[in-house]
Amino acid sequence: MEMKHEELLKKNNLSITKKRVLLLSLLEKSKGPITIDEIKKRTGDSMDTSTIYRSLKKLVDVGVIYQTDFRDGVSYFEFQKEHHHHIICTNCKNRESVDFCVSGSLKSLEAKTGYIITNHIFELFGLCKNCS
Amino acid sequence: MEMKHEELLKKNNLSITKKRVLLLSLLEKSKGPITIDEIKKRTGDSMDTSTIYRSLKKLVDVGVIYQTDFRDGVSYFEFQKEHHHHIICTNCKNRESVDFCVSGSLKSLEAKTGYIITNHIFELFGLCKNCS
DNA sequence: ATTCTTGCAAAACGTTTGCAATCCG
DNA sequence: CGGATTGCAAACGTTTTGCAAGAAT
Repeated sequence: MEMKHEELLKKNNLSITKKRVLLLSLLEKSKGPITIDEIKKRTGDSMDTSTIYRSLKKLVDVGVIYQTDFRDGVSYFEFQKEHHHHIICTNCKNRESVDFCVSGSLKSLEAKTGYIITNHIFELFGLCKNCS
Repeated sequence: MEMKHEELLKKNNLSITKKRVLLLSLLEKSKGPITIDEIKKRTGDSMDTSTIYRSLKKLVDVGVIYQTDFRDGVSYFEFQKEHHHHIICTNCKNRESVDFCVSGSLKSLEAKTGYIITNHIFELFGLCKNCS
């Protein structure tokens, strides 16, 4: 359990610290993308905001954590387990997971663009059943 | 020319004001997504920042303008002509258009999710030829 | 005439930074 | 030990807001 996260850090050349292990396990437990504020709360305020930002930045860079944006002015973070995206109701702000992804097209996009694609944002916006 | 933008506003139940017409034509002329600051400059500082924000919000809501986020702390706005997305180099911040889109899958996603999909964000991140 | 938009200034908010103390390897 | 990480507090920059004046329908 704990070991997994330490190995994850090691594998990505990141120092293993108690705070980072806490951060990772907290994110893995989370049912969906969460904000910095929520993360802070779930650590029982044992981590400083700036530490959370700094650690997350590194984790996002190596692809362990998925960072996204629901257009509400805050960043959301999510452990990369099974990769997926979201659909957000622009009216009631309800949010659901979507098991669709563009990953099948990434190889050909790499060929076309000459980029090595390491990450992507994909979020859908619309009106849910109740709001439409 | 001008007419087009006024009709666009009317069609979406937005008041037709000189500022909004200016904003739309400026965005249509732009070759890529631009920031609020850049927009302000291109109006010759004739529009207040808050007005730009407020107008863009409405235009984004009705889908006339595409708002996106390149992870650099600022919002980017783009006129919705030929719909497309971007690939951003996380190292040198270079940005290119990509003519790939998920739009072909949207209908089936609507069926699956029960949402009416009005908008989406899709951005690719990676390393460009020079940086990889 | 009434509603919606605008500019101004100030505030709010999320995020970043410098620095000294602390932890990791 | 030496380099990386952390907490604190302060700074930063973008975005939002209240309000009075002005424009749109």
